Amino acid sequence: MSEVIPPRYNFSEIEEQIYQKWLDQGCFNAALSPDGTVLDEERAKAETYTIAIPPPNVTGRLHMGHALNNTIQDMLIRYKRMCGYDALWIPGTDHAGIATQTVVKKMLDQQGIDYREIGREKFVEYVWEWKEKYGNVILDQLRKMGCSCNWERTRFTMDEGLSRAVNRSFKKLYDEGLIYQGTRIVNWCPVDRTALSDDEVETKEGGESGHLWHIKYPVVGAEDEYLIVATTRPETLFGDVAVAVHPEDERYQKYIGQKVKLPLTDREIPVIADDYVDKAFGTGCLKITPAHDPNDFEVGNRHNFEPINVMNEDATMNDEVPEAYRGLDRYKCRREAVKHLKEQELLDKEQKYKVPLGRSYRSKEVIEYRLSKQWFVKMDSLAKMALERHSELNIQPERWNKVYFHWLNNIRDWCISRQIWWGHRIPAWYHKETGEVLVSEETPQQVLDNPDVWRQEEDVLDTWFSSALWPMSTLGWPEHSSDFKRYFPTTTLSTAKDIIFFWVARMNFSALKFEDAFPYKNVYIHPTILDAKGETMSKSKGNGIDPLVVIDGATIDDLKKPVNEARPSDMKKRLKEIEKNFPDGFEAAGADAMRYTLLHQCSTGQEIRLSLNIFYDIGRRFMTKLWNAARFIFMYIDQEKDNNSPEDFAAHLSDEDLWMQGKIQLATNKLRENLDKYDFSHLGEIYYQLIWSDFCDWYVELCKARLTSEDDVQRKTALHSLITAFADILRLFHPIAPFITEELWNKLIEVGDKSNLWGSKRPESPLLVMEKFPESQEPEDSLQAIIAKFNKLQDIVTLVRTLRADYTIKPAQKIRAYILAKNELAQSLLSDKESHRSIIRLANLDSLEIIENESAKPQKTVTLLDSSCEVYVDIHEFVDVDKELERLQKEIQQVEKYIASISKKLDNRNFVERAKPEIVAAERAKAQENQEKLEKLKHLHKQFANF
RNA sequence: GGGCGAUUAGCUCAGUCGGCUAGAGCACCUGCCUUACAAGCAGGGGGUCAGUGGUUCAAGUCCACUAUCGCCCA
Repeated sequence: MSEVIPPRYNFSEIEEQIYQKWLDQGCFNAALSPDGTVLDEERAKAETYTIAIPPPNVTGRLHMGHALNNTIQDMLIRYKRMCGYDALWIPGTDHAGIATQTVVKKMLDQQGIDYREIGREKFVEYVWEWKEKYGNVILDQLRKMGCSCNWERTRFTMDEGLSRAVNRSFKKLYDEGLIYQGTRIVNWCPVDRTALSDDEVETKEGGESGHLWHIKYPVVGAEDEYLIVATTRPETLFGDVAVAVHPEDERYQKYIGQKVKLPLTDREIPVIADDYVDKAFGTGCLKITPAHDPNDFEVGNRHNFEPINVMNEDATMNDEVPEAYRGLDRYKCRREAVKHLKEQELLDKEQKYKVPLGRSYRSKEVIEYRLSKQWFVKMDSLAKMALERHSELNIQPERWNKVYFHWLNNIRDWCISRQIWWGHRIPAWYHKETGEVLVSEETPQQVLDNPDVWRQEEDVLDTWFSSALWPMSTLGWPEHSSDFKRYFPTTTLSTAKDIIFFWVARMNFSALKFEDAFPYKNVYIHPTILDAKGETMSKSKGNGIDPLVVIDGATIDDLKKPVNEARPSDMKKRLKEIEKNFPDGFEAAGADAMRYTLLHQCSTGQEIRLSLNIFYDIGRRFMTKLWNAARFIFMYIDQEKDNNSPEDFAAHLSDEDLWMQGKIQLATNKLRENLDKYDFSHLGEIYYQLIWSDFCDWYVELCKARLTSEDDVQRKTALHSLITAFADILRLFHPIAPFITEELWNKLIEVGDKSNLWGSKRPESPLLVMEKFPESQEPEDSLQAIIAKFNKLQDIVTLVRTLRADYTIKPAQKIRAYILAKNELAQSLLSDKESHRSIIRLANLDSLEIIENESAKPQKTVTLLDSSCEVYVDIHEFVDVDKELERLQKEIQQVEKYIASISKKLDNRNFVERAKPEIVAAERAKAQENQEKLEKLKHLHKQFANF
């Protein structure tokens, strides 16, 4: 057999070459270059379709969530590009302040460099160096996935232009009073020694294991009288300024206004009344520690207490606490304090308790509440604006609107200052003596004139402050550049649900505020990727699936690595599972297989459960199938030496050719419809049905007869129809599986040209990536009729196949059949020579004789009933009378049951009167048809019984 | 405590406006190395649609309650 393409799809060799070809030919470029030069005249006149990529962390490595999200974006971009849009996908990365600072700090640690010693300027230099060296890993991984980003437009949130955008935004918001400074209790990460916004704090459902300590506060001037305070944080008692009780709590009325002695110290503090106190919690006495709890801070303010901060930035105890505790870590201090309380018999009791704890989403360290001066964005008016204009934004799936609303309606001010070095330094300057504050986009003249008396704010901005401007700043904002004018607002944002608040909401009001428009028209929220057990994938659990493993394959040791590193409690079991499931490692599946698998699993639900083997079961199998179908077609085309083809293939197309065209048309309509409404849950199925079932299982099988035909026109027409249908399939499938389709496209054009089989349907573009996506179109009536006829053909074939299987008749055993048409559809099907021949071929029959009435068939046949025909199969040498009786009896019971259910409806007067007439008519027809069928079955049963 | 969502075959999921005997893929069972593909082909079995009640001629679908699970916010 001649081989145009190898029997196995070797994607690892091919993918890189193809990607390079796309790059060389500038396929991913928008119609305009960033400087405004027109690169593509035609597209420059077309509508734009723009996506700004959710910028991954510059420290990041590709994970499955990225893989899914970028598969979706690439699919959309490629689809729209093929539809003729001026498609632009802007890539880039995010400077990820805390995360990057941590990575570089660790690297310096390993080199024995203390980042605090080298100072801010030098440290930031190191970060930049690190970024240049390692910061593009994730973008390279996107290329590996096939992402068709416009790489010349790659942006980084710390780029000069994007930094200018940040300063412009800060200045504008400050001037309008929407940014302010305030001394507040903020979430403080003792590891990274910075404030965090409320959204950056994670809490575990149900709290974490801890204790509730009941501490005795002796009442001053009263022997043996105590107020017992329940607390989860004894170490903060040094910052207590009062003990509060509920004003209506009868137990404590007499103590209000008195003083208690603060344990472990010499201080005395008052007992106050405040209705914030929950009488039912603990003892009903609450210690008030304004510097270490946001609620206590409020209480303290109401009663004019000066907060006492007892901790340093790293959550060690400061000099406000008794000497014995100074410098201790908060937990060490807690243990010491409890020990001493016990010794002094001031501990009433200690009970186990689930403590609600906040942790930094970056360091995972328990958050400390810390009183400090920070910068905030005032949110209420911005949120209101976003809510008012919400009808201009399309969020899909729709239910996420509710989540988004809920957040906007309960919004709190956003703490934007961070006490780290890597990030956009806040453009504010303080006068060292007067305390005057200057906010300016550039260093102000006063500062330049008198640098010694001014100092710039040390803090940097929350990374999300720059991300909030991303869809604008990547297009040149604050300048109204040619890019900005043409591509803003962008079209679509695809992202994960967990950053709806962090990011989506903030982008929305930024763009509304500055440009009076949402930054995109559509927001698609993709499902969350989970492991097979339904748990989120994470490094610490070692249960992640690395997209690169799926694409490139992995040895068994590679597969074990994440588990070995994470050391989960069930580590042994997990390693055994890997050994059992992947004894030889995981064979590479390629980027297309990964993309198709992800998309296939992309339901409308909120989550996708993945295991490594489904990339093989779904994606890899499908690519292999497609490859083999191509191989088959190419093989026959390649054998076609004679290149004198009919001028007009269309005149010679058979019904099956037209049927295939019809199926492609219907699939095109469905695909376009679903893609356009951002419903991706059915795409996998539509492709599977079209390519595997319709094309491979039915159409290719049918074509085989003509491919070996001596009749040149028939043979060539079949080949022509096969390659044009396959070309459409490649066009339709390209957005999901760009590499394999591009590779096959190239070969397809080559063989099609050589054998002159294209007719008027030769593809326009030598590269599939730039080819036109098939158009939506309703099939004409004549085509609908052919599809109906073909459905009937499939029914008949399946009937015979089922019988063959029931009687385990070997494929080599040819059988004769007789067929009686009962209606026009069957009549038209059988009168068609080709269809007749097709049934014989697909059902593996010796002959199929058309008869006018039942008496024309041999005596001993098995009868198969269909709504429009009767098939008599002559298998007398195999017939088992008992078995046949059983088969018929089973069918009789089924039909009887069905008739009963219909009768029940029809006997119900309400149904007949109230249901829509067409529904009633349909039920009547079904009843009639099945009644006839039943009689026939009974008749057959009787016949067999008499055998 | 407040909010969002889910529950359909062994598993993962479809099921539109309420109207065919509730579908698909995987897994399973049976037969087949049929000249593209055994990583394949053909066929088959398998479901009290979480439960209860309601609306309706008709409920997997709409409403209410209950149970279980997941996520988000405090």
